[in-house]
Amino acid sequence: MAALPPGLLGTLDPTSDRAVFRQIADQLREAIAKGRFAEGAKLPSEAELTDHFGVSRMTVRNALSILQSEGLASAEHGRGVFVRPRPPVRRLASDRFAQRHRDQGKSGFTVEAEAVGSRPEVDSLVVREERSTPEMSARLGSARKVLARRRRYLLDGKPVETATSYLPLDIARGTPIAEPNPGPGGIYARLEELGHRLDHFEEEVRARMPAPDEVKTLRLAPGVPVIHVVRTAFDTDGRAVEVCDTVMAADAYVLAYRLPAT
Amino acid sequence: MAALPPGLLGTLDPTSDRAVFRQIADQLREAIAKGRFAEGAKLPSEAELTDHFGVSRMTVRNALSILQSEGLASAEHGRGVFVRPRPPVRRLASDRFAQRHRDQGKSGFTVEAEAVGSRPEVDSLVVREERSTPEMSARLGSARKVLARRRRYLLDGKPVETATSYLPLDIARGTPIAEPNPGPGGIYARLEELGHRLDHFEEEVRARMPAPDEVKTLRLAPGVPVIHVVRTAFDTDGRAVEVCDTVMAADAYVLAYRLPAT
DNA sequence: TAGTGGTCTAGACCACAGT
DNA sequence: CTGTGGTCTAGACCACTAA
Repeated sequence: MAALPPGLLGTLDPTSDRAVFRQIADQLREAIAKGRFAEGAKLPSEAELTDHFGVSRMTVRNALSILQSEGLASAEHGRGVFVRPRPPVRRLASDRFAQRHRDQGKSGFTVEAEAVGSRPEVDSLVVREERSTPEMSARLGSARKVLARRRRYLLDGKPVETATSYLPLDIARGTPIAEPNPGPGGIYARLEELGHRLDHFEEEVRARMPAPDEVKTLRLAPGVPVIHVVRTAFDTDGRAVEVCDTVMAADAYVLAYRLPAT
Repeated sequence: MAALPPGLLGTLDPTSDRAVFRQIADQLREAIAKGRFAEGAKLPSEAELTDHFGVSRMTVRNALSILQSEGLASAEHGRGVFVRPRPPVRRLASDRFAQRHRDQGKSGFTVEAEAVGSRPEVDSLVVREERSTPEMSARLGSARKVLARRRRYLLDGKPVETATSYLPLDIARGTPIAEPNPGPGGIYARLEELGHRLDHFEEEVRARMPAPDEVKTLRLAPGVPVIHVVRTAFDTDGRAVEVCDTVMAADAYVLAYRLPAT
């Protein structure tokens, strides 16, 4: 095993109160920030680091796990630990639910993905009737049962978002909305055809660390949070006609909003 | 040391492929989800878990560190590991920059905090002129130098948000905006008095894990992401008159937005 | 096959909280 | 003082990757 190039990383300060593994993490973080390790580049192996700093392997692993929890690096079994590249982000514009986007034949996700040269996919499509939760009843105005449409969105094979739409049965049952493929323009186009003119949407945005099943479904690297968006669609009568619960890989999204000043 | 109450946690499956520390984490996570450990309750100590599962201490610590990285638990040195309580969240309404909020004497943060019975504080107020970054120049329409106003917001002593406003010098220099206290209604009220009628705001929302300095400034527990919001204020001439860069503790915020359907 | 990270053990000493 | 978590060592064996 070759030694580390001199000057790539510094040395420890034995007089410091700061724990050794934190000092090592600091050095690696700084080296990444300074560009000494490019995006996607391999960091020194655990063996090289134990050698360089003269510490035990657990100490080095502790340091590396810090970088991973910060989202700066990710380990690949048998290959090494790499500086995590920032994936292309999907920008959700503030006019993403404007009428004109519904008039096209394809769904917003598909149109948008193809516009930036990505290959869009939708899978895990489940459509079924479910009992409503108290929270959903509150948002939809108390319906006992709801139609749930679950799906997962992928860009170039990478999962980026899961979404579940909930609709009151008195609106959706027996309509194309209850079909796996609701047709051109998606369920919002169908809602309008059914006489529910859409007026506006309300979104609630949160961020948190993913649950284990979300890590799996979205294939999230360590240190990547999720953005949790709950969107309610209102028709021109002021009725909530759909609630969409969305979980997005935070490293793949930027949400844009426009706020009135008056 | 007393043994764990029987039935509180299950046993390991030695035939499982799943790593032991993950199985232990799973059991604790499930017990928390089922309410066997309430919010704020103390989890079994490392020694008790070591004993119960018959594994080494590092294995138990590994399991506990998973729960912490998920934001489910937090360790307190010398006391134990506790189920993390969810702090009260601050909800940012979609009309938070409406005219009527500026007409009041106090800042939005103060008014809102007092409305829900919390004690608001603002500290680390720094106001100074800085060189503009390329990104800021792009957003503000290329100004070489900008006025930067940095501050940190606290609720009941807990830091929840840091914010930095950037304004072009030709607008802000020599005005109350360059003073530590810009007066009633904040800098938006002053901008309007200076002839910059506000038209709308654009926000970009991201989520990520905090950098070490953000962990410190916001006193973030492990497993808590930050919400990063960059807001640009536009006047009725279409000019960007302010950019506000905000970092929020994600466990303390829900952002609400209203989107047009037309 | 050699190099990598993943898991696990069985200790040690330290710092902090509460009695 | 006891019990707690924080740090660190020096090993071991395993699973995965790539040559």
